[in-house]
Amino acid sequence: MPKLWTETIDAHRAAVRDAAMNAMAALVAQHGLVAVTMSQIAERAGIGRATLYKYFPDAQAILTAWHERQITEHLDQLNAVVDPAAPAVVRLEAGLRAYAHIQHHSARHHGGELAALLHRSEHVDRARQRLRDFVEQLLAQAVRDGDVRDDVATDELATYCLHALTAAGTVPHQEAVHRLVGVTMAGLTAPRP
Amino acid sequence: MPKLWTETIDAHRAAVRDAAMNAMAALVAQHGLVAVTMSQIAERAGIGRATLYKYFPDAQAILTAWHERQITEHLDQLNAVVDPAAPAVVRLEAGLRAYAHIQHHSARHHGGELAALLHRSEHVDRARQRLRDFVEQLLAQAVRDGDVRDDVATDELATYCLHALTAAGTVPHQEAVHRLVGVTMAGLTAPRP
DNA sequence: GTTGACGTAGACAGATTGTCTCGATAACTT
DNA sequence: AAGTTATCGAGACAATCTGTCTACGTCAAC
Repeated sequence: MPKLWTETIDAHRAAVRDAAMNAMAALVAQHGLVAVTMSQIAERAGIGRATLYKYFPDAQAILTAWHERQITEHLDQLNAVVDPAAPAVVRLEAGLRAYAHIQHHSARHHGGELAALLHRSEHVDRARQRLRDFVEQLLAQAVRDGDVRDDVATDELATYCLHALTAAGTVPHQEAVHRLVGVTMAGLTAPRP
Repeated sequence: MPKLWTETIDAHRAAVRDAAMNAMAALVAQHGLVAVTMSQIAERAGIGRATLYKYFPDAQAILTAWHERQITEHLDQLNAVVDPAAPAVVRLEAGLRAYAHIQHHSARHHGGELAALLHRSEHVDRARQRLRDFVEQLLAQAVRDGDVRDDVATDELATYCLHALTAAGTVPHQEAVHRLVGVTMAGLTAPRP
């Protein structure tokens, strides 16, 4: 008797995948990355080992899937927060602020190693590229409005923002997150002559 | 017959530790974090498994030691680059530039996951705290000279700098690293009224 | 009701883990 | 040079993990 079932096969498969990824994140937060085994993940997820192998070939694949899922959720949250009718620089600030809060929450929820890995090199990561594109679009609009510097390419500015705001994971409280967003945006303003 | 020997026991122990940490870094870059075993590390390091267990209790401990060693080397490089006789803001920029170059190099040398982990949450990491203190001292001096904003605490600014400059790991060439340092320092200037 | 997919305990061979032994080797001390 | 101390590491050991497979009960889709 399988331990995880929902009403449709597709929903069931998604639930099993989520259970495996959540188990992975919990075990990594608890034991660190190099001590996690497929046996532990299956047990923590409440599924059989053979079932886990049907969904993921190995633990590294689960980590990759977890990473992409987190980034996709973050992107959804950013989209929800940005008011399309607002001026570009307001949208930019709202987006960056939301991202900083996500970083702040992630570091506490998942522990340092996973939070760091959420931010890894993205030439292997399509979800992270979408996140960067999202921020780059906000920046491009704010550049057109003259609110953001135009002497540096927007893709570089987007990378700068995303990296700078991961600092939100290590600051102790919300006020510091707000200040961090301010400092990050200060980097985006046009340089004085 | 041991495979690794140097002239003194202390030097030998250091060599064995380095060999194990280097093997760890190489295997992680090659296979990802969750697929690395103590057997592989020992083989790659050229030492026996029992010997490896004499130096490190598990793979996670090797990763932690590697991380601390890298940060210590980075701090040494930063100290070498900063001219104590120069003005504070010049020292600050030199330090930040050097750190950006280190990030740029690290990401290429070690691969994304290890580079990301070099930057993880530091409430478990003494070496990283020393790095932050170093940058914070440079900032404090520049604040006194009026070259850096004083409305945000220097420890927060230091955290911002270190995180922002990890973006250097993902930009394609040196010119972008230079611009990134400029954008990061723009965030440090006093806000316009 | 039928079909196909899913889950899973257990089996299997191979690999890894963590600890231990003990002989060979090397550094240190005298 | 000789004696002492420390290190190395292959192999052994029991336990665990890996990756694949089987067979059968269960469940969703049709």
